[in-house]
Amino acid sequence: MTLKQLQYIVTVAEEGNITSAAKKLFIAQPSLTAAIRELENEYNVTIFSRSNKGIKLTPEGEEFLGYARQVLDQTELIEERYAGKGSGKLKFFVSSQHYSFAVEAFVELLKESGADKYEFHMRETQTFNIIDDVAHLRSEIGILYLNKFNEEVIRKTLKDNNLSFTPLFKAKPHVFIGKNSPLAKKKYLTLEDLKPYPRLSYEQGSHNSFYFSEEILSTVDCDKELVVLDRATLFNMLIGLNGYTICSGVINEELNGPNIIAKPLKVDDYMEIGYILPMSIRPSHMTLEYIDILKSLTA
Amino acid sequence: MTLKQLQYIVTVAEEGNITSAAKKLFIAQPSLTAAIRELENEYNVTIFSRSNKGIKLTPEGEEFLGYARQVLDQTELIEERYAGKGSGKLKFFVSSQHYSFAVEAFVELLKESGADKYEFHMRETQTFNIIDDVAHLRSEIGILYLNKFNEEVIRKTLKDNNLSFTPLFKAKPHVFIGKNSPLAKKKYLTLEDLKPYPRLSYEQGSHNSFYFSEEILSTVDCDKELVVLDRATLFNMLIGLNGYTICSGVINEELNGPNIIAKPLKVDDYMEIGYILPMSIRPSHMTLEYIDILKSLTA
DNA sequence: CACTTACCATAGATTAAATCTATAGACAAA
DNA sequence: TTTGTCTATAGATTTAATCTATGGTAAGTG
Repeated sequence: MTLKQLQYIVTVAEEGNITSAAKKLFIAQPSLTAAIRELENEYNVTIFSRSNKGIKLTPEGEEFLGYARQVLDQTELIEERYAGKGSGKLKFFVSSQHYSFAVEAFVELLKESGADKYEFHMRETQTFNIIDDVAHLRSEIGILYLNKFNEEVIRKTLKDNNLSFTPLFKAKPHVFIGKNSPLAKKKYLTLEDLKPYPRLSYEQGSHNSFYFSEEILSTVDCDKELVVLDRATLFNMLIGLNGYTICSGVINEELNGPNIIAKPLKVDDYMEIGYILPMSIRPSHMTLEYIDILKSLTA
Repeated sequence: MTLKQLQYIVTVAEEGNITSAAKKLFIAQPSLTAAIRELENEYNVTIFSRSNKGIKLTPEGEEFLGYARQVLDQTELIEERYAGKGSGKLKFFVSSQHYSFAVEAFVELLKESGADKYEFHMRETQTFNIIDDVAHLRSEIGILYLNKFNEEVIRKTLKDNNLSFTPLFKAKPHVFIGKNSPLAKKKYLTLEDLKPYPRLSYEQGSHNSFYFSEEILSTVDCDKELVVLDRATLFNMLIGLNGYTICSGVINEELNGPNIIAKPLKVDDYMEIGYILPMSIRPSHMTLEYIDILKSLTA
């Protein structure tokens, strides 16, 4: 098996016939025929059924192709990172839960290091994808939280995937409410206090949906539940309906404007926010710099 | 970049010097030197620092090697599956939460298809790993549940990873208690009923730890909590301490003996148990057969 | 029904690449 | 200084990849 052979079968499958695939690959048709045949013989599989009208993937071939694509996906990471395909940019990927400090650190990093030389990706996503991205080196660093309920599970998962977790800071859950809410006078809030009011959460397109549903306490029952699509709408409803939303309390308050206030929530829970790194590779210079900025922002 | 080159650098890194790596790889030392150099030139990286006393990985090289290993891990799946390395066995992998019906179906499949020809792996693990295993084709099928709290998150994750979910059946949560427990007279139980009694959960080695912590309701507070290592111990404690344990109610009651009984738990929750498959590949014959057995067992 | 067209397969030549042997060079230890 | 242990280089050799040319098959066409 060679990478070429894998690329070849993927192209052939896409094109539906060997002749045009050969053109696309800038090789002669017999070469392609031979390459495929060799692969099929090596593993004793029939990937394509040939006819004079073209080729067709066999069921076995479909399966094989799945594996082939997995390999090629992984090689693309090397190509992208080291061959600098796509305008020679160096790339930097972060996967994170939705924390404004992570975004701020990102912006800071961008400023520090000659913007147009790099391609930055900030992936705000959920825990699973963060771990997956970092484990498979699609992102070089991930940011997530542990609390007493998820800690064991997450730590084991990290260990299984050969990832390290380094804590940055601990946060207590906060509640965002409108400044005129009846709850605004209280110093802190309990779950009991919140019961009469509607709970708000939001989805923002397909990207950071479930941001709140990954938050702690999301499984606690609640009588009035509102899900909105737009962040601004959410804040309007916080004010208009005396609603509330629970979050980590690490979201930059400036972003929310003067009408929204945060109150600590009195629950027996904490969030330990930190970053994860793959133990199999050394963090890049960029990554180390990003960690420095994270630390300075969260100190 | 070729797969050979990647294998070479991994071996060289392991051996610490090119000469002995070449021996291990059954090639001449200059060939290996040339192959590495070519790779380094292609991506303009310095993977090893050479000296007359051997080689040493550079920081850059460590990083590169991480990517290389990811590619090779993926190719190994092809080798294992198609080249039948390791005694020519066909392999079949299932990743599942801890459900006895999944194990039973597994055993059934084994019986049906000439036992000594296959190598079966039953990976009882947690949701993340199930999804990850199937997404990266380490397992051809995964079994997990959805409930109203995890459904959105899981479905989105499945979609992101190009996996399909097919429901098998719905289950209500059950409580396992000793047959002499004061709760044994009741037809069904509420969370309120359970409050005075100790909650039990177990870890079984490193394998299906967190099985219960992935169960629904695991985050509901509880005053008396016991974690044991052994399943038999858990059942002893269920009886001796009038403890309880919450589970999906799909665990085969026969396994538990006559002293343990299951009672439905009255909560507004359900579990939809089903299987996940990668959409990128066609399920193998074995997989389809396994699904058939699953269906017949859970009908 | 010939004739063309659009495929894939095969054969043998050709080119490119991988690998080999032999040897040089650098450095540390004896 | 000599020996042993590395990696690097040069040039020959083998292996593998790719090429051109051609054959065969089935479907479409006048």
